[in-house]
Amino acid sequence: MKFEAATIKDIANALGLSTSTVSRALRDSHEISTATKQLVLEYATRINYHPNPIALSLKEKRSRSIGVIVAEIANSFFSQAINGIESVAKDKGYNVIISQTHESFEKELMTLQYLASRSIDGLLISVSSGTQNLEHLKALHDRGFPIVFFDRIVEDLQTHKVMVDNFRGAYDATLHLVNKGYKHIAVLAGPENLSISRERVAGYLEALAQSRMKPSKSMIKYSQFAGLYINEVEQSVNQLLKLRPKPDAIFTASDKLTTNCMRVFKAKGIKIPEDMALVGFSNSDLIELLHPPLTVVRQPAFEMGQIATGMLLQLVESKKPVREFERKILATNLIVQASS
Amino acid sequence: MKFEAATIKDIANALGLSTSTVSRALRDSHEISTATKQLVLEYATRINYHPNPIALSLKEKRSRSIGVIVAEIANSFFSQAINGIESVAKDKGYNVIISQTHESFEKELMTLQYLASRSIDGLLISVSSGTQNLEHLKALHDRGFPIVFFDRIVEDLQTHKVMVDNFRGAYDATLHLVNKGYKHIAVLAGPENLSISRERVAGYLEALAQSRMKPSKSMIKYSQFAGLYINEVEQSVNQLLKLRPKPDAIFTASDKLTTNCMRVFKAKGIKIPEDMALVGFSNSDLIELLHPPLTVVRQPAFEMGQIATGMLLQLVESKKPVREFERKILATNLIVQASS
DNA sequence: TCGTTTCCAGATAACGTTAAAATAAATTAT
DNA sequence: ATAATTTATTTTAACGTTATCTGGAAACGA
Repeated sequence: MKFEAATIKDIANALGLSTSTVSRALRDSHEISTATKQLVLEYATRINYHPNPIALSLKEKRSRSIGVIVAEIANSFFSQAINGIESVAKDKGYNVIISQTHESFEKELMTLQYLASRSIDGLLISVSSGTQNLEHLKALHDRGFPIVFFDRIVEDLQTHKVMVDNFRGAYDATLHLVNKGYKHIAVLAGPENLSISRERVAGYLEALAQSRMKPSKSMIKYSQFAGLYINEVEQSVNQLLKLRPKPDAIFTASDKLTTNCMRVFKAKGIKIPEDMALVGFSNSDLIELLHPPLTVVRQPAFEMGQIATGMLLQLVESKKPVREFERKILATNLIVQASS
Repeated sequence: MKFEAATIKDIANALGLSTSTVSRALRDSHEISTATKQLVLEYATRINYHPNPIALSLKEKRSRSIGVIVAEIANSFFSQAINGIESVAKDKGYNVIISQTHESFEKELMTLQYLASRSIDGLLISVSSGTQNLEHLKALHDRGFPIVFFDRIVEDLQTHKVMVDNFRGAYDATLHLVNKGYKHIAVLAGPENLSISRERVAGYLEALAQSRMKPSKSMIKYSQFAGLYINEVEQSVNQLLKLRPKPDAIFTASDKLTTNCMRVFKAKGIKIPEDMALVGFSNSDLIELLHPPLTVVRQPAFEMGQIATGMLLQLVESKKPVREFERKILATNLIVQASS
């Protein structure tokens, strides 16, 4: 099933001109007479001519599409970020091609291979929780392929990066718990190989240190899939509950960890904040409707998407290789509600 | 900034063969000797050759991309649907290009124009709440361009459609409220021009009728932007609260209407379900964590995305024009919780 | 031995577009 | 009047790929 659209050739044949004349007339070149231009333009409008973007892509060696790789589209943080990405991209005339990893390194690899085999001009990526080996990204990057990292960045690749101040976000959240009088604060973090997990744990530790509370290793739980699967979270919570002294508050370091932790609490009949306080990273827009309304660290996801896309398009459209890279760090926002 | 990838020509030059020989060797044609094939294949692997998808697109007149137009990516229903779309599309080797309308007809028009100017092979669309005029879609459809509607479908275009049984979903929800003993049940619906709004209101009316409750016109509130903006919802709620008898339950007919209605209730100090019961369409995955846990009509969004994509690719890949169109209706799922 | 088939490979054209080179016609300069 | 210049257009080539057509050599049959 196909449908044929008008081409320059159709116009040329109809008007008895050559294709290049038509092409130049359409682009309003000075070397085409006004009469011819008008003739061509009129006819083009009449038959509803639109240049074939694929032919242009082939000629110009650019597709005007950018790829986006995230863990899950159906995650408030990522969908908000994609919203921002789409807004800037459309503005600049770029298509947005979306892929998900579902936190699997293999899927990330395949997707990257697929996207990068020349149908996109650049890539926005927030790496999967399973990503340890970076060869696939390095190889692309070394060939000069434009890549911008957002949220879950990778330290040993020199390119633009956009993230929040993870350390500070975690620090603020933990300090808030300390100030509320909680004495035994645990943390649920994503996988240790992700820098955002390490930074958030570091912020947590710093807040404890400054408050002269000595952190215990057993109070820190890493989750391989960043909380995507509830049983992973349940396991961590079970381990925490067995500790003595028992934690009286938990700081959850990612969106899914936060909501799945709430689910586990609910299933176990643990009351927030009476039995256990909860503060976590989350970009859900329903936090104030939850029971209890959740104290969260919110990331400016939409803005992150916008900034990352701006940076990527700068790389894509730059004539000469870019050597100076930006590292943009946005502020998180602590929204205090009843859960703490 | 660009980077050069290997082409068939590079291989041909390096091995002293013609491009057509290389092309055929790579596609394992029988008219190329085993020795040559091996030579070519080996070299291609070595220099990491990948066929240029854009050149292929030009030749084959297909881009292996499909467009998706939805109101908002950052909406649980749509992001789940996109998840399903992406899963099937990737499986079949198609890119997914995403655009949002933010419920604006103008944006839908522009986006459609942009996408359809030949860079996509087909379109999945859930029309914006502002869509009344269908000329843009009809024009495309008449030219044979493959379109599949999902969720918010359009009745007077003959093509594949996937939706839920909106009538039944609304009927079930309303009947549930009736059975719980509520006497004055109001409804907040999306814009009247969308068939899903009309169907859901019809289901609501039928449930009332069967229960011998006489429906009142003033209990039915349509919202132009399907609840996207909270002030629209607030206005409707205010009007409902002024009615005598005052409604003791509300059925909300879309995701955003449901959550924004909760927000309005919370702001006004209206307790659910004591002051007012609430049942609504929602695909949020946090409903059981809300206060109170919400009784919802859930749509199989992921599945809808999958089915719609399957149908679209069938249209796209069909050799001959398709004349028989499917109309797939999925069941909704009423999840009863404390809000009713 | 000659003609036919089979095997393998190269040449050409095409998808839709545009940049660069070539040409033709008209105008200007000498 | 002729050369030089300008103007307006066409021709060619190219982006990367593949389908179709063409051709040469070896193998086979009569």
